Amino acid sequence: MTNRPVRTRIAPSPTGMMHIGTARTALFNWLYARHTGGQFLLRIEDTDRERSTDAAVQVIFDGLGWLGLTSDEAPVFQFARADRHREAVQALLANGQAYRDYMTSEELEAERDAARAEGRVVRSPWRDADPSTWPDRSYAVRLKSPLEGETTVSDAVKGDVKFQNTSLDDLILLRSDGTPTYNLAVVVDDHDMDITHVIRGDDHLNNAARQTIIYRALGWEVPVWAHLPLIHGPDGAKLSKRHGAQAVSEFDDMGYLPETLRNYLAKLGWGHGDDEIFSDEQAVAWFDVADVVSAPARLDWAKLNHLNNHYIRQAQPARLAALVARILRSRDVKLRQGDDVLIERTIPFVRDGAKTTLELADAMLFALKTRPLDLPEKTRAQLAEDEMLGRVGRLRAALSQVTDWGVSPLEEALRGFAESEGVGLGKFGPQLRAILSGGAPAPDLAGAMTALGRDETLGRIDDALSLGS
RNA sequence: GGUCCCUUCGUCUAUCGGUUAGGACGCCAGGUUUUCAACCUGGAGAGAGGGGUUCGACUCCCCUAGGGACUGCCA
Repeated sequence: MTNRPVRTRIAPSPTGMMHIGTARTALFNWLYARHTGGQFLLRIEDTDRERSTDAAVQVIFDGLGWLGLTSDEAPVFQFARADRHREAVQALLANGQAYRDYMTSEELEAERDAARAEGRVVRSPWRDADPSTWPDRSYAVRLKSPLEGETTVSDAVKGDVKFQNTSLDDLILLRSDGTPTYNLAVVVDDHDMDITHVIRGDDHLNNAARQTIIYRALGWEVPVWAHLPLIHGPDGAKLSKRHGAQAVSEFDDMGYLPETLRNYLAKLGWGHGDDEIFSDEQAVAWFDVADVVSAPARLDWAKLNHLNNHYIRQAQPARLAALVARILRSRDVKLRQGDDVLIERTIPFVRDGAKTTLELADAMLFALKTRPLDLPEKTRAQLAEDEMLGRVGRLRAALSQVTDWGVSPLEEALRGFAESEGVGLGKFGPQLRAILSGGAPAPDLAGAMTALGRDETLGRIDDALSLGS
């Protein structure tokens, strides 16, 4: 290989969703480009006109944007390059590396059956036909692949993979309607985009051999191949809908942070010693395609959750508050003025247990309730007893003495109160919790009171006291 | 059927011929405790099977088994 500056790319076809496997491929391409100081590009493979829509293309842009993996140049649209693809085929036809195939679809089908039965590859009788025998009808153009010898795919993750040329059929380059096929278009586009490293799913490993032949037929330098093992579901089968999610947008909807996905996906098939949690900068510094694992990996939700919890705890409260507000609104929770401040203030006290931003939103609900709260039956019964009612009243008085409303002073006040009452926290803590949260999950008492603020805290206690009197 | 890829704890992985086979998540036990988490401590848990090569194999080779991809005038 020459020392061309590294250029990688991902080339998704717009199908309406962005698969998580595509996301990981994008990540690895992006990491490698960054690591080498090269460029990461995007090509939209929109030659299938049936499926390609603007909306589907937008899904890809959105997915990459969300992940923070944007390309360094404007995206290339494959369909728009059809003329250039045809031009390459003409060159191949001209130098005898390709030929016109006049087989009808019926003949092809019969040949395919015969080939399979005989354990060989499809062969066209037109491969060496004399031009004088060409019928007057449309034809497809096939690559004239070598019939003997072997083709080696030097793969950065799989090593040298050898294919006997007898097992490689003559790829169709141009359909009989004149449109270029995928295998031809990829080669031409990757060459024209000056791609040096083709890093993609290993479902393309077989294609790599035949694409190598196209490169050589065209007299072009073959890029470095790196075929990544696919991501499987927890059961080992190819990741699909029944595994919970396969689209990038679904992970967003389920409350995962993009940095979580980046870290998790990077660890799926690649690693750096015992490092589990690392920054983008570290990943860029450490990443090398040569270190990619060659076995397929399974998606593990538990580990994803653990990582997401970590990143939720690292994130800026303001950013999380915006995400939580979005989630709450999507659930038709009506937010009052000032609730955004309340949410942000509450986040530090509830984030430790949140595995997703959805759970973070749930944990927020106690603070968002409006007075008077609906107290649990058990709490109401306890408040009906004089002993408890009196204690809560004295507690209210003690709390109202706290001047610097915050976690430490409140903890101190709580401890001091327990002491003055001659009881343990367990004698009134659960009741106070219920009074403050209305039975909803809530953080520890001092945290909950700090989040609620002095007025709201005292107000909720007053509501409870009035209930008992 | 053919071609190709893959195979270390349940999962993700470390090891690149010599280790008590390490770490993380999960799991179990204990601790902390005002709920749920989080957190702390400890524990169980792996080289698919069989042949070679070698003084010595998880590491190299072969076979078998299992899993996967491709086998389209889809991408």
